[in-house]
This record gives sequence, structure tokens and C-alpha cells, in this order.
Amino acid sequence: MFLVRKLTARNPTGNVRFFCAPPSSTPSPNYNTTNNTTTTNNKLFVGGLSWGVDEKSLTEAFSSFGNVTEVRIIYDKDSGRSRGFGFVHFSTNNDARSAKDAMDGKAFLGRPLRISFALEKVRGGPVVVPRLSNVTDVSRRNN
DNA sequence: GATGAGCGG
Repeated sequence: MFLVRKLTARNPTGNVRFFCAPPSSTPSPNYNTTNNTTTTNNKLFVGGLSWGVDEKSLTEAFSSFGNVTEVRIIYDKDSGRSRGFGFVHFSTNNDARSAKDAMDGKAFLGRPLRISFALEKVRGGPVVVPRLSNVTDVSRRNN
């Protein structure tokens, strides 16, 4: 006598089904999931500048696409010349995005512009220091 | 006197 035991454990559809993690969208409001670039800020990083570009020329170049609140070109602290990149602040991120979409890759004073949304780096910004003394405070709060 | 991807005066 043979006890043939069917060990084929499969669902009614006949296909072995693997349960993976559901594709959850990354809930990060500060980052765009399509390109992993920040779109919430209205600060633009403008790179690829020519060596002789100053702030007023950039202001006149970007004021046509929105309200430019601040333009800052990073100069070298020693030689005083331009380091080839700067930052353009707009009043709203819609203007910043339209200006980036209009001026990115465009040539300006002989060099093509490399525009992208600026990082959250602010001089003297909110540097989060991990205070480990809070851990002891939490443990001591339990009395 | 120069340089050419990047993220700040």
C-alpha cells in the first residue's frame, strides 16, 4: 500500500503566492519622491556660473520668472573671486520652480547654468545636537 | 595669470 500524499500546497489559483511588503510611498513632505529633490523650499542653487557673474546680473536674469527676494553669489574668501555658484531666493517655490525650469541648462555669460533646489543648509542653522542628558532625565522622571 | 563639480559671504 502506498500512501501518496499530495504535498502541493498551493492556492486555488495554482500559483505560489509570496507576501512582500506593500509598496508604501515614502511620507516625506520635504522631498519629492520622483526625483528625490527638495521642492518645498524656494531657494535655488545656481551652479555653473561664469567667473565674472555678480549678484545684480543674476538678479536681472532671474527676476523675470518671479519675485527674487535674495541673490547671493559665493565668492572666495581669499582671492575674492567668484566660486562659480550662488543662491537665488524666491518669494514662493512656484516661482523658484518656474525659474529653474526656464533657466536650468541655459547658457549664461558663456557657461551653462546648473540650477537645482538648494539644500536646507543655513549658515548658523538649526544643528540638532543629540543631548544624551535627556535619556537620564526620562529614566529619572519615572519615580 | 589657473580651475568647472558642487550646496553659502
